[in-house]
Amino acid sequence: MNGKENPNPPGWHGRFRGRGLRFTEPRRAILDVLSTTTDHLSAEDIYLAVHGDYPGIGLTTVYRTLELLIEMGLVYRFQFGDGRNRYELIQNRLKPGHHHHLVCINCKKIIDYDDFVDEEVELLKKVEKALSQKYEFQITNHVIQFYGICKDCQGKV
Amino acid sequence: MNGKENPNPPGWHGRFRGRGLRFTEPRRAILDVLSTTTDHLSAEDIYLAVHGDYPGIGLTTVYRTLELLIEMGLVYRFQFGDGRNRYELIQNRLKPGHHHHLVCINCKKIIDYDDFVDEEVELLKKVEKALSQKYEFQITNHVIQFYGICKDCQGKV
DNA sequence: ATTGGTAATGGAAATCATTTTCAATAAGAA
DNA sequence: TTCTTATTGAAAATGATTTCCATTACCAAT
Repeated sequence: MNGKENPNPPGWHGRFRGRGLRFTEPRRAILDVLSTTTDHLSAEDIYLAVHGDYPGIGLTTVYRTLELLIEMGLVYRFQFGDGRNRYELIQNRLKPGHHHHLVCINCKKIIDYDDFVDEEVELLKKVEKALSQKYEFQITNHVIQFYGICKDCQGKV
Repeated sequence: MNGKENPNPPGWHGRFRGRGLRFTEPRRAILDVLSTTTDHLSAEDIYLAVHGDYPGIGLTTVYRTLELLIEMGLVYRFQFGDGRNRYELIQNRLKPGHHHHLVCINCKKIIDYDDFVDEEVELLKKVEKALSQKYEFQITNHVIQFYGICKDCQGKV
């Protein structure tokens, strides 16, 4: 170690300090988990993942931190219909950039895809524009998901 | 009354009998509520709506019936991020046909829109086809939602 | 009509995810 | 060092949904 702080991807430390917040160990640990997985983790998943190295970090802190990360614009929260929220780091080197999801209604597996996302987003932008005018609605986000049966579950159902 | 049964929209009675199921009063009442609202009701909403005329119908029955209606392909279940499931009759004379949703993240209001849905669906079909080949994924359904701030909430936030 | 078998139901209890409460701790500023 | 505020974890509370279980309703075959 050399005095310089761990070069975390997009200067997390600074983003916290900029808001008068502290970049604590639990927060770093949670961000580390999120940035080193391609899965769509639930709060409990994250709690368990972090628990190995930091048994002291409580589930409450995980929930609170996720809430904060969403507010900071670092994390997306998704619902895929299994009754729990799932979280994804917006900037994750292991994942495609802006992507959408395929959700298996049988095994609950989630596939990220970015094929055609450009086209989808292009159309969405156009629709967004028209809708925001017609309904005077200020759109900030969108969700596109496909539900169905994944490869492994076909035939089994 | 004349012996003929109440002409419920798409012969509900028959759809139940066809599966060896009974078209009971709770089921009819729940379908009536769903078919006479443009709202996106939660199980409890439905329970309360039904409760006026049928105080005997329990919340458990509402949940069970909704599950059944989904399985029968009469109802869609949605999640709009407020922590509870919401239900919509697929064929509702008071609503546009296939539509998507605008969700206000402030007041939770939901707007059905069908503008551009044709275009959206057309693109989705194309994407679906490609994705189902690439990922060997059998797509059965999709979700498109826009999140943002509705007219009434603008300025208030 | 009576009987038998299964579908359907309601209420209470259980479950599961998430939030709230609260007292203790840690960190940065003065 | 001291003060103030951010952060935290554990336990309790909450809220939605599910499970259990004993009762009731309905249909089919006598």
